[in-house]
Amino acid sequence: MDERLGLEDLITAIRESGGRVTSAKRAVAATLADARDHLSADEITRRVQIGQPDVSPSTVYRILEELESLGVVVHSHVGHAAAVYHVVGPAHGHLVCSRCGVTTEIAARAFDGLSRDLRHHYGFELDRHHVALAGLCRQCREMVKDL
Amino acid sequence: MDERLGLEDLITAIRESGGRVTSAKRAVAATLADARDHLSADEITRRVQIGQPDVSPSTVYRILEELESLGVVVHSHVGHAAAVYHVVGPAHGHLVCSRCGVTTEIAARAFDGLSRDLRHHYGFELDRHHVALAGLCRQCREMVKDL
DNA sequence: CTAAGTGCAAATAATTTGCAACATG
DNA sequence: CATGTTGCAAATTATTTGCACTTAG
Repeated sequence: MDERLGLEDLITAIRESGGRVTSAKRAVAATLADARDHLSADEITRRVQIGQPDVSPSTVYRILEELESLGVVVHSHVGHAAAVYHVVGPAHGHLVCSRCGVTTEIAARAFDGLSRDLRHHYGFELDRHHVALAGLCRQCREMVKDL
Repeated sequence: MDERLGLEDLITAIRESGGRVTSAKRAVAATLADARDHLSADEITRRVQIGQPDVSPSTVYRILEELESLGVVVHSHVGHAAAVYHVVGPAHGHLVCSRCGVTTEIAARAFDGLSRDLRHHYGFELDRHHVALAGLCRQCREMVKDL
């Protein structure tokens, strides 16, 4: 059900845009493709360095920037913490709990109604790859209720 | 129609939480209350310093943190830029155009359906003060269509 | 009075950049 | 082999913190 772009899709995107496929790019792409959660640049660097200790943070940043500009990776912020990156999947959104920080990915379908309303009332075409909503997850909601 | 909290509401919030009302806090609160757009900590500092040159950036950060913890101010990130702060208003959302950067504020009502769905399907309580959606505004949509 | 708040300077943390060496297509 | 990429170190930017001093309640 979680059908995001895979390693090969990322590599293909790089190649098609005329970029060169290097081992550092392959490692960053593989790390992103394998991750089930959202990773900070620092976490990505650490994971990449397990296999290739010499890949530097700046290279990772540059690669992330390239992947974002290709539209296959996006980043977002939670609170004041470092940016977190992840591969785009089929149209989807994120529910980020303001209390515990957990992110839940939800299906595009959830935005069908909203998307139609926005287009109709504001002429705004919602970008379904970037929807991130803040609020309280079920568990935190109940804990807060108890206070 | 833009009925956000005013200066007095912010001051009252500080006082009720047991905090002391200092001139620096008053200046930051006034700056936020007056602003019609979203301001970075740096912009806020600069504006505050017009009247009180000795207020330091660190003080501004501390005050912003206090106001956020009181729930009367929120911050968000656009891209990799510095955080921007603003006073909370009636439940509302922002439509940010990814192409021209223009932000349109929209009414809470637009999220009624979505909010109900999320609560029902995911047990997620949407925070209506933080909704920010990316996409293409009407004008950019048409320009892109022409390409 | 007395703790909360502040200014300043120094410390962190995240990200960016310059440049010479390197490797892909 | 021409040029996109990289590693490294140094530069920037945003934000935080330690501490002695000030001030609101």
